Amino acid sequence: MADEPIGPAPVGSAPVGSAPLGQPTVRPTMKDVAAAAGVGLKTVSRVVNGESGVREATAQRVRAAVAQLGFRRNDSARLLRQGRHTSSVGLVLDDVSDPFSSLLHRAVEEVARAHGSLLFTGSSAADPARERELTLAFCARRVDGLIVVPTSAEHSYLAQEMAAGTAVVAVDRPLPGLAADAVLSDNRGGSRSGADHLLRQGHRRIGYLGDLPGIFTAAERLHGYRQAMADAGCAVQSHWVSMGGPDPVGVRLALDRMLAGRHPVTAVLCGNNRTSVAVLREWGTRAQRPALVGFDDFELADLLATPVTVVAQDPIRLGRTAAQLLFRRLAGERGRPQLIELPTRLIPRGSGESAPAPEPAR
Amino acid sequence: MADEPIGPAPVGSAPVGSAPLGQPTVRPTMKDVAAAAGVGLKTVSRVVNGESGVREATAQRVRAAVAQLGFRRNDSARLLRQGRHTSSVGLVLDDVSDPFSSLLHRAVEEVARAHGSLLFTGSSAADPARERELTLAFCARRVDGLIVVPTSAEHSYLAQEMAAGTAVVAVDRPLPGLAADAVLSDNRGGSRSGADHLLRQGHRRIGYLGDLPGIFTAAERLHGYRQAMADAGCAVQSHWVSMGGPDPVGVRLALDRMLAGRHPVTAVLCGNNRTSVAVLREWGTRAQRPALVGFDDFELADLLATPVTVVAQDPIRLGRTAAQLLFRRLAGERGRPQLIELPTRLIPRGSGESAPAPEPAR
DNA sequence: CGCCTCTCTGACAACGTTGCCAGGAGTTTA
DNA sequence: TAAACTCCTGGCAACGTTGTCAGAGAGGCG
Repeated sequence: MADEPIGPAPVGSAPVGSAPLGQPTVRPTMKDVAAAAGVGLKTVSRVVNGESGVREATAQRVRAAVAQLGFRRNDSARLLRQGRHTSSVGLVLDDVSDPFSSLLHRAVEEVARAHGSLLFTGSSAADPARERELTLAFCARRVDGLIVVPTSAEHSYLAQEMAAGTAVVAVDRPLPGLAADAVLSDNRGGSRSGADHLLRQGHRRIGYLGDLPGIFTAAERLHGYRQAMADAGCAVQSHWVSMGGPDPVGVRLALDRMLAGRHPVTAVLCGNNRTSVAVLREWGTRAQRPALVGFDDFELADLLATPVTVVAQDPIRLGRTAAQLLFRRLAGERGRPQLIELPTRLIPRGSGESAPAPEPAR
Repeated sequence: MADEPIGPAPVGSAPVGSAPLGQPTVRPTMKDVAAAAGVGLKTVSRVVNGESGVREATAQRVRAAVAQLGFRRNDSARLLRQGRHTSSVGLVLDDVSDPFSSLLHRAVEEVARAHGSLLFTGSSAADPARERELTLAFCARRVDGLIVVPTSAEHSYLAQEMAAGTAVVAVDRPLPGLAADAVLSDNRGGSRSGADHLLRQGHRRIGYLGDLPGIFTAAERLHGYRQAMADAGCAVQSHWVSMGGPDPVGVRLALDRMLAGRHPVTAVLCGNNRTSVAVLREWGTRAQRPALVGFDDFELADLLATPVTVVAQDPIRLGRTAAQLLFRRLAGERGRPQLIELPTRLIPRGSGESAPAPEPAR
């Protein structure tokens, strides 16, 4: 009782200079500001929030104290007190560093900003557990709404959040079984238009290199390819289709299979841009270079040795549309869940415009 | 009261049917859970937080009520109550959709995740006002720390936040005048090595296309270029240097100037990858194609018609290092602010390995 | 001078959670 | 049998803010 305690001085009434570097002094609260300005707590609140009904002289004193103490309103406390609205939304992406995701991210950010909302973003890394963890962390912070690029798993846990009043919009992939809005690309139609483009150049043996079939977009795009081939009367041989994702080794082996034998494919359609790039790298090592159309545009596709023909999605528009939809819901718009499908666009650049080589003489 | 409700059972005690879609029923609180489980509020808290000292049978009842009501702990309230630690950090980038930024973002995200922290991210769009707004929004949410890619403006407002205990780490650019850690690339050295590379190929008239000189990295890289040229005894003519940023029109005009006259440049060094790309696009429209070395790597640089030689930074490592530094500070590490400079790496790919064309006969 | 209105201000409760403490039931020890 | 101890449980205050309400003056009006 008589001895002075050893160790850091107590926070709060700490003697001056006790702030070594990093986490010293405690943040001043409105109470501190009130004391410094010689006014009541509520008056500080009023000034800080720009409410009317405070005499200018008083307000000045408060503002001076705010500036002097470096006061910043604690939004957690504010939001807790106010209840409902937290002016924040969450965004769950596959991977924030993926170009598709990051463009979508930026678009959502702009819309959120325009609505005065803070945006929380995270990467699920295509891992359902991680997606869930992120989503629930956002919900624990009481975001007003969520925009999710769903992984391939169950999403029943989202139902509870939705029931609790969190608006949810799915983007790029739907949330089957949940009454959530969804904004998707026209994956089937886009894939189909890519295949049609190759068919129009005279190709008949067209391979398809897609992503893992559990992924919604991969399945849809495969479907579009098959439809186009069927409508053109081209039977698809089983080794023409590979759904192994963009792994370079897998792509190499798949190309080996497609290009072997007496009826090698003369063109390939790629289900996503990473696969397109993997095929391009293979081009560098092979004599046989099938024509190529890729799904999903990518930067510099036009500056490559052979510029790449793509079926372009519009990630910015996807993100913007999803965010606008979310904010309309948050503004109170009721009604059945919407499904919005955005068009794709074929951009011919060269890699898909070559005719098939003539049949080799037997 | 007489009619049976249609649809899902009510959450909380809200009247059935008051939930059209979106923001209906209130979230249940621990109080609701306690009532449902027939226990005290504090017992719910204990169970939810996995504290010991609750009989298993009681805990089960609580867990059942939690599941049935869809309770999620309100982290805002929790953090408010607990004071200090919010287990969250903020990241302010130029633009989340920029490849450099988004890779850095992902790296920071991984470190934050490993430390159990939530990450808030936003784009300043290189606008000081917007950076400030974002930063203060993060501080209002009481992030434990901030990682900032600073814009070119004053940052005195950060001093107050730092004094209040928010740890700050600058990345990519320093925060002059603030006692904050910083993680930078070796911009001068990298730029210098790029220029040296061109000098070794025999180039003597080397142009420099940089970013706006107000940007720290742009100034540093220009300095590296000038040093290399000076050390090689090459006087830099004023029209060889253009600090207009990556705007395509500006790049075209700058190239016009550099390539005109009797002593056109035979090579250019680009201060960032967007400028490199702009130069590449110019290549497509010109007969004169100076050799090119770009600062900052970019995807597919190796697959272009002429693969591009670059001085590569490592955005992932920048982000990871900055985040690790931040979390060390949050863990209590004291000591003077550190300045960490990460090396760059020259990657020769072709565009910078051609010798200058012989002097044209007069 | 009394009454009313108007302006400005502050006290108080509450948001949902957790830390501290106390109390009751059951068991062991003196 | 009382005391001491353990185990489990709940009450209460407090985090920092805002909404509600009431009170203190000042000024106007009959």
